[in-house]
Amino acid sequence: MKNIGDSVHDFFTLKKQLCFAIYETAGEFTKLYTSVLHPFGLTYPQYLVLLALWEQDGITLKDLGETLSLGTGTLTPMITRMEANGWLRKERSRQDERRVFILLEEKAHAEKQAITKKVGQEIQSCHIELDEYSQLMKQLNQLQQKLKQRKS
Amino acid sequence: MKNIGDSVHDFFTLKKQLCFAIYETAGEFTKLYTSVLHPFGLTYPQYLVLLALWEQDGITLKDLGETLSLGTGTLTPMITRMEANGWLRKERSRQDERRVFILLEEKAHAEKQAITKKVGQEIQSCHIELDEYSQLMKQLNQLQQKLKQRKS
DNA sequence: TACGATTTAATCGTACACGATTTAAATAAA
DNA sequence: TTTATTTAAATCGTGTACGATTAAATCGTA
Repeated sequence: MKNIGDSVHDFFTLKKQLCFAIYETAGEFTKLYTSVLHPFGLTYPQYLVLLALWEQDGITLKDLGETLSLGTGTLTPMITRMEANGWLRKERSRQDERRVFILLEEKAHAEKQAITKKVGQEIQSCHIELDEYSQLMKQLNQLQQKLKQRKS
Repeated sequence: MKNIGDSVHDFFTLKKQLCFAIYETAGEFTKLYTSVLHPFGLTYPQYLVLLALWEQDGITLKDLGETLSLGTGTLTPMITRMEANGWLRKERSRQDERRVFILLEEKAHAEKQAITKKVGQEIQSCHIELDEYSQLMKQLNQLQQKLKQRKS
């Protein structure tokens, strides 16, 4: 009785599933961020793109995809929408025509402060303790490692 | 310096965002479950529906939605697909014609053991400790409470 | 140099996910 | 009883998300 899933009796209950707890929490975050970001004309995944680019402007679509764990099937249309909304632009590399650099537009720099401030306020309003926060981060990262390593 | 978001310096970094850690972990779970469930002709959200119905067969679409935190915009087409694949059927209430009961078909009962066994095996292959598991569950539930209560 | 393999994006098809609107049924109020 | 409100599903539009395929550019090696 040391491992998860050994006692099949009541393990397969929605409430006891870690996968569901994560699924639901992700949904809650999406809702919270959506409410904050909507006034800026941003979706939650688009905000993650901005976070990545504020750190590393001008990276390639491929690298952005690796940073966010997203494929081109998701990113290409998303970047197209963000380009249409003036957040960024695409620029094909001259050295290697296969690559596309993603570059932030002025709007993304100009709105950064306002956006992060609002997000920060909203997160603070949840009263999450610093301990709780970093503990969870640590555990989630550990769990991710295990989920990824499974392939072996 | 007690609260999250106070030090804006490097807090708005993808790697330090709890929301992103959850987002990514949810994605990893989705991939893992997808690989297990694909042979059964199930998606991960459809598996969650089965988990809910194995516990409470015959509940209404509304109650199922509340259990899974999903609206009819998501559930109606999903249930339609699962009905087409023989997992369940819909039955409109005679007492209250607005309500629709969701009832499992034989296939869902027959395959339950095989599905849960496979899922259990796959989760075990990740070597998640029981402590780790329940700790995370507890913390995620706490966090969810805080995210939901925020509305005030 | 030529040509097969690899890399990078774009495209396509399917399936969530959500807010908003619509429709029909049931209930409450006037 | 008639009307207004509420409730439950279905529908619609937009936006992820992913695997598979396609197309073009580059690279490796003979």
